[in-house]
Amino acid sequence: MTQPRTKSWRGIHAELLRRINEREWLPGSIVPNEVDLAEEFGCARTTVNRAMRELASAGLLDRRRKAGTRVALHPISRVILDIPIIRLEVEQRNASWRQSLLEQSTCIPPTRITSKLGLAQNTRMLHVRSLHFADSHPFLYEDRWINIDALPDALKADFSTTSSNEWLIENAAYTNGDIAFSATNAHGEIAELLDTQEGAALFVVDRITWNKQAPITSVRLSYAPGHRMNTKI
Amino acid sequence: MTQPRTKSWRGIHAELLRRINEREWLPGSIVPNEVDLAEEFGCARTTVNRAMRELASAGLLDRRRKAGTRVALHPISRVILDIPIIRLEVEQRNASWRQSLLEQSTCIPPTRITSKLGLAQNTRMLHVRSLHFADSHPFLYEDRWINIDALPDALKADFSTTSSNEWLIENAAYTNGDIAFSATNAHGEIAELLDTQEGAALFVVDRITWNKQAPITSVRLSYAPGHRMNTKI
DNA sequence: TAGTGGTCTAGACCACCCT
DNA sequence: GGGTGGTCTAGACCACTAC
Repeated sequence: MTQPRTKSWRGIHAELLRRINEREWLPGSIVPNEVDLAEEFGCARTTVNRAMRELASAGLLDRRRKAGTRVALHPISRVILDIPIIRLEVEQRNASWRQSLLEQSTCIPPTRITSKLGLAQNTRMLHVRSLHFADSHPFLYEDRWINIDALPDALKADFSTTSSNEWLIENAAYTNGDIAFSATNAHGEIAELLDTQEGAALFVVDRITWNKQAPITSVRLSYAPGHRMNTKI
Repeated sequence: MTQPRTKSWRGIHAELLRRINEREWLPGSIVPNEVDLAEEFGCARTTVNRAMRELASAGLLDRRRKAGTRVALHPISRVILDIPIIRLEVEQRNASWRQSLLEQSTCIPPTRITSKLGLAQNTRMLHVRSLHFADSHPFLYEDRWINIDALPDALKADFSTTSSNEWLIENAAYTNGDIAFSATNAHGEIAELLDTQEGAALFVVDRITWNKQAPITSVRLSYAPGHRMNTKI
């Protein structure tokens, strides 16, 4: 058992976490202020501040100037998901990654795409569809629209060698985005591509990214049946 | 547009972020060390450190002692999901929450449960099943197993008034856990409870929590069809 | 072994906002 | 108004690790 020394911010963090977990400090109750805790632990206020700031950003403490610090009433579990490049995701499963490019063309997308991105309905976009494999099994189906105005270089890219997923991460900066996770039934072409039966439940990730105000791309990833996205709390 | 002053850590954070986003600092390249940046910005090294630490924890920088700081090659998108209490999740959708308790009994769980929790196969556990409603529509089906040895008080709780979800958050500390998201087809009782047809795709969350080494609970939440879990990047 | 980030200190001023 | 957290400073020592 590695025991952080009490005077380090990690040690103080651990001690405060213990008091919260073991209900020594009750949910909703106010906790001593930084100055008092610094005195108790015999360290500088900055050090206590660091420990408490981490706990607050983890959702375990509510801090407000003047009002002081309280133990959060509803300690939200804050889950951190690391979303890697698809190729790495496959390789982390000790499988070899391969991609089959199904389409790379310029056309006008359905209005649900343009409206979500805030583009005019008749905007031409780059449509890229591909199937990713783990070893020889279909892993996921990627259906992507790229905003040509923001990324004219995308027209010159060859997504059969580098996946569009990887190309974008390397060539397109983004400042913010939305992600949604959901489930859907496999139908028609998608069921066929993923080599599964009609109606199978698929785990789906929808992602839209912007660079400041400019929309970059909208993508839907449909994973083969049985896929699980795991993480730790 | 609020412009953080350059000398604050937020200002420096924003400026460094800009240099990364606009490819002024290329992926994989080394960036100036803290002392030099502090001089450039005319501030203390601590302030630069704060800014760079945030960028590193967001996955945009790789920092190593002696080796220096580099722009991350694969800026992993780190998604933060806040998982609230089910009641709050429903209320955030401007719906009224209601729960129907289907089962609250002590019995021996399937081995897939005990083995995941690391308990003996014949361990008796508390089985709680309930259906959560948003307004009058089924919202999700909760199937939970609680470790009685770790939480004897759970036997005395009445989960028809307070949901087991909420009771646990208020009464059971946990130090770590696993979460998995996946998709599955609705079958039999679950389809019926969620008022959907056989085979509908359901978004599923599996969660297991421990307090140190002691398993606390294992739960599966099956959301009604169409559910989306959204977040920002 | 030397350069870099990691952390701690003691003190200071400020922004916020509860009372 | 005044107490609390938020931040910055200048300096120091330490831990890690590439060289």
